[in-house]
Amino acid sequence: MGRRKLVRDLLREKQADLTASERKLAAVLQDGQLVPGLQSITKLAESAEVSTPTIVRLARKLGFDGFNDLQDAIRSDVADAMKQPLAKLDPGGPMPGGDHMLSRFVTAVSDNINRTLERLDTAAFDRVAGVLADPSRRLHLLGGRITRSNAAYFFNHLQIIRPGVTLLDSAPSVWPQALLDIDGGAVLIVFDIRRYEKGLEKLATLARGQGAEIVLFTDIWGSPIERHADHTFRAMVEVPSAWDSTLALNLLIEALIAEVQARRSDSSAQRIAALEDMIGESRIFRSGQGAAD
Amino acid sequence: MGRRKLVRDLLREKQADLTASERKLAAVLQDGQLVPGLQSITKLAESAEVSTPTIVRLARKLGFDGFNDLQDAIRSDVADAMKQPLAKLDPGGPMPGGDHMLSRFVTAVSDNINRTLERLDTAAFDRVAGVLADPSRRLHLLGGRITRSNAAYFFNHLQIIRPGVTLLDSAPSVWPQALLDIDGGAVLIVFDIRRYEKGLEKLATLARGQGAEIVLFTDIWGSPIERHADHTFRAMVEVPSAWDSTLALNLLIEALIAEVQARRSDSSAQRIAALEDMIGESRIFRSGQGAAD
DNA sequence: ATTTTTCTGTAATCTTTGTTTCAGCCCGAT
DNA sequence: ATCGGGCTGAAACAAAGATTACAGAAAAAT
Repeated sequence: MGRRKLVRDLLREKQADLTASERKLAAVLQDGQLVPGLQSITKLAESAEVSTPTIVRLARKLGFDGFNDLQDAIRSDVADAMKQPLAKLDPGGPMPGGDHMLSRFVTAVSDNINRTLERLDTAAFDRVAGVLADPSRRLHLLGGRITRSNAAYFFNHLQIIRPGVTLLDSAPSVWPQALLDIDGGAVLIVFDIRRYEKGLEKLATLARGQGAEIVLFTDIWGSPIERHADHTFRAMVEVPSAWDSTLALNLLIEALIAEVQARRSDSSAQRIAALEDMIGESRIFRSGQGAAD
Repeated sequence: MGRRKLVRDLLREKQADLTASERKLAAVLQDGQLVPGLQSITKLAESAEVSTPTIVRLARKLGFDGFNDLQDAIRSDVADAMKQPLAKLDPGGPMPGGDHMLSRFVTAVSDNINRTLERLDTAAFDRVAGVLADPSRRLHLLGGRITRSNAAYFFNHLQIIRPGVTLLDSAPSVWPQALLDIDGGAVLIVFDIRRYEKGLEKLATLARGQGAEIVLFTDIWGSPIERHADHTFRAMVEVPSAWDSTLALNLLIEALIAEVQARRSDSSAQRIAALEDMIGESRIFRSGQGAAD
């Protein structure tokens, strides 16, 4: 389908054919990057100090049906100009067959990531990173049925970077004990995407009641925990699948890990060195059970 | 003169207070950089699949007089945004756009995914999906220190989709027992990225010796297990961080889940229904332990 | 100076819009 | 099972919108 000409270009091309007041109008449109054309015809007429019929006539001269038609075109042009993807994942698809699962998946994921980031408040991100990097705050991570592995991933890294990190067991029966440790200085990091789990909300509420700070990772539909959360990260999760995708969520997690690591690089370097040592040591332990060498 | 808050920021701030359909609307606005909000209220309502009163209610919640007032604000915001073609990352952010952690991270991740897919053999992907979708094959998942949560994520889904899926414990001491179950028809799915772990290779070798098929997820440098693997997926993992990123790996996992699910949708539907039932039932179990409701 | 042509805005019209009211609905609590 | 509270959209309405027809004004041609 041959793409319609840009309104901007139309204005330039037809400029010669325009009458005085039409030109006045065109100038106003061009000055404002067409945006003034998104007002009502009345307001636009006032801005340009012309009458409304003049506007209709210009629209017709440009080849449109009427003002509404012109405005639709302008809106479409503006929308195109506004969207400049932060990072363009290749949606053309890496493989020729556009309908392969992978291809569709990547398109969806690329979309999810872009949209998630558009919605993200970098200031909030930094604030949370600050909290997570503070070794005086105890961190407790909690995930739902599916998101538990995301929590675990986060936990794996945080635990190496800093002290005082706990992964709450998936069995709700042990949560009450865990609550004992959650007090004023504590931070509860919860993952809750649909289908939202009652138990998570309950625990978050209780933790909140004890003065804990709540960091929530959820989807855009909004977990009920949002109400109690001090910080909320919302990720897009929809993909062409029966399941939701936690990739955008994982991106946030990894970025947070990187940021927290960066903020504590000096102190965590020692921890990591110590860990490497212990891993080395553990070869000795392991040698008894199969991995001989 | 104190500048009015940006509509975009208002949407983010108030998100927690919004109802379901208001959120749907907010999502449409955010996705389109607010531009959809420049249509008439009727058209906008159709785009977002909500009613016009919902739009008015959202406008009021954001602190505007009504839709027209909101639209004026949007038009003004859009006009501002059009003037600066390249201010993409949040101006509220503390640092100039390009060097925020998120920005650099996303660039790297986008790169990783693209390059991972370039290297990927779709035919191999389909072959593996076929194997994983075959209920007669027993599946055993195994991850390393970091990748264990990726294995767990994969496991969570596979287990729901089909029978005969096992997640091998992280403790090497119990692996010998697990090996008893791994025989000719079995499939071992191993995750091994740097730093490659000796134990994983050992287990893979042994499993292979017993006739198991090995599916390996690794990075492009190549785990030593590649030698023994029947299928290898190589993902790019480098990001501006002290840690590697498993996002590209996760993408493959999720795509595989989707594909396997699609191939077994008929039979897995029953499983999922049964699961939903059991989740419903479990409310009864749960009611006794603190989550009194 | 008169006529013709072209341009422009006023006023009347018909359409669409934005707002309000209200009843049904779903969901959670009792 | 029943009740209440909040959410949602259908319908009715007043307000504003866009369009048309027409007449006065300005410029060009004779």
